[in-house]
Amino acid sequence: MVIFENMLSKKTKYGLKALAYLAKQGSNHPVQISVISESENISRKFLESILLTLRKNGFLGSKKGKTGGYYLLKDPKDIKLAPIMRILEGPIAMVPCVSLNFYEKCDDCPDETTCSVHNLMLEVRDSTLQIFNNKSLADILKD
Amino acid sequence: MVIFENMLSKKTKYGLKALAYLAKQGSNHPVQISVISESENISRKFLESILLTLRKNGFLGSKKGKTGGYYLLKDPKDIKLAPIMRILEGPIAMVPCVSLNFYEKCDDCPDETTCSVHNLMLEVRDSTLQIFNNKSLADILKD
DNA sequence: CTTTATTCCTATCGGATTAATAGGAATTAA
DNA sequence: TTAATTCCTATTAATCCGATAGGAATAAAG
Repeated sequence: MVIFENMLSKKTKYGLKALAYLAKQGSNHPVQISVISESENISRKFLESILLTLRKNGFLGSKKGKTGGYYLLKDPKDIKLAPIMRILEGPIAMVPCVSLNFYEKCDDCPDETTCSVHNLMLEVRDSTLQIFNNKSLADILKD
Repeated sequence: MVIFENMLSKKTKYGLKALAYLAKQGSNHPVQISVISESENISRKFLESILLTLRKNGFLGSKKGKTGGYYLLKDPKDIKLAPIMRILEGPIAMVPCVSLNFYEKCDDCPDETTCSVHNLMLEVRDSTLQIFNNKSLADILKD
């Protein structure tokens, strides 16, 4: 039996690790996918698709061809985690009806204001969001 | 494209709603599955399996046969949410390496203490857990 | 003692998602 | 011209979710 079904996806985990790796470099010199993938033990091809996503969403720049690679576009302290999480993992809320950016009404629930689950998950979303909104890439680096 | 992949499962959502329904009754008189499923707009068969799980894990009592049903075993204010979440949803942590009850080492990560993701998810787990540990079934009821 | 209504249990299923893999096109430096 | 890289699209195996099916066991009511 696999226990962790609804965990953080590997996509997000690897994406964060790659961003942290780049942030540690301290320069905006392009780093090749294979360098990151070997250093962080990530499948090269999988990481490739992740970095592509991050680039398309404005978190990374890239240089093509020989001596190409990826680099951060901003100072790590100016890169907040919340938008990264939304791109890689999707909504931060555990339930669509409490999502700020991806709101959807529940099919089964006639009234959100009296729904126990709704109000509980609202609190959870707030506390999680506070972390992701206030923390930057620079804040999570360790040496 | 379906956005909410890693949301709260319907199992958990329905389970919480059912528990809240029973808590609102205020008595320990057995309530039939079909009564709850109709009131809360939940598939009867699906709810059946959820309530069975909750019973097997000590959160509900049941009465079999005609006039049977399910009932709470404790006062709603003495039923904390954390254990319920663990039974229905699984680990509260988003990553096995920060789970208190379901710990697992990551394959890729050589050192947890220097892992950016690890330390970030530790904070998220703490803030979520604080909510689930401190809130009881009684606390999430609305009228 | 028969009927009826319920919980209990196991098995199965379609669809969706995840984590990856494959193969090559486009681009750039040497 | 060659080599090394990013870019792009498609595919896949495994797994999980949400539900459904069918009947066994149990207990109340007549």
